[in-house]
Amino acid sequence: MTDLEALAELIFPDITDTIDDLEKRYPKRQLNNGAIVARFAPSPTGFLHTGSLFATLIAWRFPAQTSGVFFTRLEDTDTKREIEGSGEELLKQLEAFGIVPNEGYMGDYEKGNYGPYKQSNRANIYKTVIKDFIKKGLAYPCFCSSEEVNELRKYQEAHKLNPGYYGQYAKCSTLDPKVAMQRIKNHEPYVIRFRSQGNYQNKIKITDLIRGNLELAQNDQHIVILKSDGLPTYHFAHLVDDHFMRTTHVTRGEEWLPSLPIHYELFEAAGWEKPNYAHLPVIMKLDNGSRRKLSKRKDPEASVSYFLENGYPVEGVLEYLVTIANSNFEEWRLQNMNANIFDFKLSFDKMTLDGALFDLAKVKNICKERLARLNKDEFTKKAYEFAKKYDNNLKELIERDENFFKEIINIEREKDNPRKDYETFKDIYPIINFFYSDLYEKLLENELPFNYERFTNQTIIKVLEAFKNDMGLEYDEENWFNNLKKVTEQCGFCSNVKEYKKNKDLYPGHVGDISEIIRIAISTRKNTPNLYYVLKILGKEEVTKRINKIIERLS
RNA sequence: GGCCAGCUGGUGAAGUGGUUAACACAUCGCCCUCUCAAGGCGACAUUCGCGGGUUCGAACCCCGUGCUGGCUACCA
Repeated sequence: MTDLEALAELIFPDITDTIDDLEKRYPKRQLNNGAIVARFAPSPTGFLHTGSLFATLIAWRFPAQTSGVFFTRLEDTDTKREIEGSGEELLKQLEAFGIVPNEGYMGDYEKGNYGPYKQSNRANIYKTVIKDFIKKGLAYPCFCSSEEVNELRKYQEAHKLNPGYYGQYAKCSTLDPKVAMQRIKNHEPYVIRFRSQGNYQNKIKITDLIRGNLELAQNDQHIVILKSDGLPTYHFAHLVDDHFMRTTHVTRGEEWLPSLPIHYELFEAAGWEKPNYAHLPVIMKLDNGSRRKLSKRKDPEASVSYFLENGYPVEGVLEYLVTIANSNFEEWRLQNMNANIFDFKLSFDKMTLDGALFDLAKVKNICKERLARLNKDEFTKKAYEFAKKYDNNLKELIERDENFFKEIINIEREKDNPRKDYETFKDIYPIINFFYSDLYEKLLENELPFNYERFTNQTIIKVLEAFKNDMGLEYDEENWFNNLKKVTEQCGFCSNVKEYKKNKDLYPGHVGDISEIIRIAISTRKNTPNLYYVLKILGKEEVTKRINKIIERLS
């Protein structure tokens, strides 16, 4: 046994697997040519960030477009920052957006043959690879304390040297394995470092699917690959996991771009094929004139729960994210207003390079458009889903009489240019509440917005009486309006607005004023959807009741 | 400080040597209209971070420079 082998045995006496064993246990995936295997690999450090949702969307769609595999992996190697239960929460929120992994960490269980999918349960796999690395001299134990490393950094900074543990400063890299073994036997604490062969002066060519070809300095850092707590660092976990989980495309935030040379060297040292890399732009926010990352602490819209709680339709949010991902999407949408968003094929080369500023106004606009294009059944179903969780008033309304609800929200829906009343499901209740008699009664407690400056109570009563006696609800919309014009004239008002504007003195008001009086009487509001449909839905009897009530109140 | 990336209107952006610098959101007008929501029409970058250069011609090519963001951990 060589010294290095002895060292490896001393450090990992319990590891009996070899790399070959792992290769067999996690064989290459049998997939079609061009199938993409990508993953979402969150750290359980809090609720889902809007930027993570963006990254997930991309990691999810590419496999979906190529009959590949989208899996989740929980990167819980930083035990200090971990927030209990957030892993499960992350998966739930993803599901709320319709994103369900094909395999991987699913919250309370795992699915698939390439697990475990929780890094804390993969310690032995990492150790197997590290044991091999040590035997080959690619990794070594380092006994330097964090104080020593800090001192080194200070010294390097003072002397304008590149900081870090590398080259001549990598003290433990030249330690005789025999000495190392002795120190381990003496229970000295240590970490495992990677022995870099790189030279910072050399450039390596790397390829990013989004950014194209780049040149970066070779890595020369002897990075820590196994922390003193026995868990790997990100870099090493990435190497091992994405190799043995057979990831073909690593999609991640652009903050990883600078460490790409480390990953390249790691893959080359292991002798494994590198995955493709796509470094995604980060979603930004304008703050006092400067850009910064969307921050969960400062920006409510940085947490996807914000959208869920406020009733944004998930397809609207997703669609917005697609517009930032591929700007040619908007053009496509214009041609395909009613198509499913995922009929659009995302591509890496159309992806934006700089971090987009998050534009809530645009999100709202898209949501409004999407909500308008849902048919009444879909709309009701989704509204109810939302209401059950976040809007009791709305929930009660839908449960009370689903068909009545559908009738209301179906006003001028299901046509080429549907009404766009709602940006979010939260908007529904305050817009439609007056349709319900008991809620209408409640609204009556407020002052009614009649135009008392122009019309006396007597005039309003006269108009309401006239309308009550001849509503014209038996006609279609056009003839109903003609009938209303007739009533208008009976009241001495002008049935033509233009005409009225020319001779204001001849009439007390015009047909629009009549409409407003009726509208306020039956809804307590100045603005409602098309009056004809509102009247039709309420029905003659209810309208009569409401009008009588108002007449009584004004008398 | 060093390294990397990015910089086209308020926002997302198209654009790769010759365009009136697309389109969408927002904003502001006007029109339509029984209100609202829409819809229609129009305005909104004399100019592509800035300065030079190459060229008959530059947002696009070259050289400088500035700004913004990221990285520079036993965090991911």
